[in-house]
Amino acid sequence: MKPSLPKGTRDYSPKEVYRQNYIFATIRQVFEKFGYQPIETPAMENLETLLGKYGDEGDKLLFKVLNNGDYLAKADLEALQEKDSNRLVKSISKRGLRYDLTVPFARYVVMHQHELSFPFKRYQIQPVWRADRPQKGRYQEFYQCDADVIGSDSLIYEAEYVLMIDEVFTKLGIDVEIKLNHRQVLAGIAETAGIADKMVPMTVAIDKLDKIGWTGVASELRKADIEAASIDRLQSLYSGQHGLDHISEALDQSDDGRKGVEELKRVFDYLESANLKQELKFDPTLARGLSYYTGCIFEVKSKEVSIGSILGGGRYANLTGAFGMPDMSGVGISFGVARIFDVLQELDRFPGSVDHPIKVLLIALDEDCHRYAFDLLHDLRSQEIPAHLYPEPGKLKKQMKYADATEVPFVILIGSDEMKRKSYTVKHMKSGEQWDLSFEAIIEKLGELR
RNA sequence: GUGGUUGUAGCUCAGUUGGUUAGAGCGCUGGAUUGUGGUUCCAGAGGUCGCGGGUUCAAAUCCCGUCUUCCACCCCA
Repeated sequence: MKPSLPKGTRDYSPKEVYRQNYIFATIRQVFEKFGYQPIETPAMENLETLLGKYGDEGDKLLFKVLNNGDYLAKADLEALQEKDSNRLVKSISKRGLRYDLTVPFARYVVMHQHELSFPFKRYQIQPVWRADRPQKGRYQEFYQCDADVIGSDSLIYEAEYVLMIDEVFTKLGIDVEIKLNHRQVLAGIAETAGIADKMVPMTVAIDKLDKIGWTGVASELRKADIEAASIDRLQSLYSGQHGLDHISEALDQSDDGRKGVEELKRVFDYLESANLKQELKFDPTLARGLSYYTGCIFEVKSKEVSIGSILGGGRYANLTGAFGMPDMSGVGISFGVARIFDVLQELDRFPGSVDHPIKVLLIALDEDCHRYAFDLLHDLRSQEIPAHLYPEPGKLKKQMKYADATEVPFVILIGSDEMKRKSYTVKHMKSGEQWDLSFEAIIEKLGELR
């Protein structure tokens, strides 16, 4: 059998795992500093938990898990006959793989509400699965790092998320643009343009503005049965400056619009003295897809690598409503680790120190030295120095080649002479420098160099 | 899900209008060099040509199907 991987998935070799862990650690550190606590939820959820939460498009992208046992015995044969896949699925699959971390979190909050104190701030770092067609930066399995707070509608959290985003990407050394918008600003725009009932197709079209320009957007809008007068009004709203003040004036007649603008102004006000390192921008064309966002929405894009958004998020007024717990406002963000990984990889911006935790390789020249080196190995490890010994003595060239190939920073050579003198030849592979050092001196040397 | 694209050695890729035994570079193994890797030289190993079917005297090459890759759309991290 020829080994292969399901499409849209990938293996992580040691180097990639170290690098991914570095991203996790950076994000986790910031999450914890801001007072978020970790939870984990199962890879599988009941299908009814997931269905209907992500819109029709989302439902199509859910991985369904086939029921165990003789699933055909209980299958809806009528649906099978009529080739009605949706109806058939219900009879042969009751579970699915999680599509994101937000909906499982909502389910978690409702189930654990009596043991939680609100507002509850949690973070979660786990893989999610989407049956999407793969492309660059688009996988069927990928990790998300989510932070959400539920049980408060305070806008300090929106501001806090901007600070967290700013800190994480600055620490990772990625130049990004943090885009901020508000669902009610979009509603206000739709209302002002006289198409309050067509807000969703409007936002879908407007979202593509920088990609397809006004002619493209206008033709999309026409396809959505939006009248020419409304399209003209939208165009004048979006022409010229996109500043918050400009929009604020334009939406003066809309309750939604005023509310959205006011909230955004509050968030910017909280951030006034924050001294952000990354670019933060109000972007009235931003329209995050997920149907449950109701307030502020976030998106982050790399300024240097074109790979789609590397973070998304927003506020949802009633996420737990579907699980019978109404009026719980939540807001959260989600880092797309696979894409962040690809950005760092492309820019070659992983710090060298994340790659090589095995610090030293012992090389012995004959059987006696090899036996001796095994004890020395133990001494090094007891000093918390990650070390390993080439499995057999002999051929120096072969062992050195192994050291080179595995990118181990240091090599210690042990021959009969070294063994007698209890002083060893230590070589720094990168520079080629070598020294004759006692055990104590080695510990010191390995500490100061890498 | 729609349209396109890609697949030949471990990696990157050649391979003519269909025609003997499918090539190169890098890497790998051994040697030159029995206490020194990344340089050089020599030798060697390594291939169901993605998979399945069809056309043909003959298929890596043409046709169909399928899987995979990447791209555009849809949507998204």
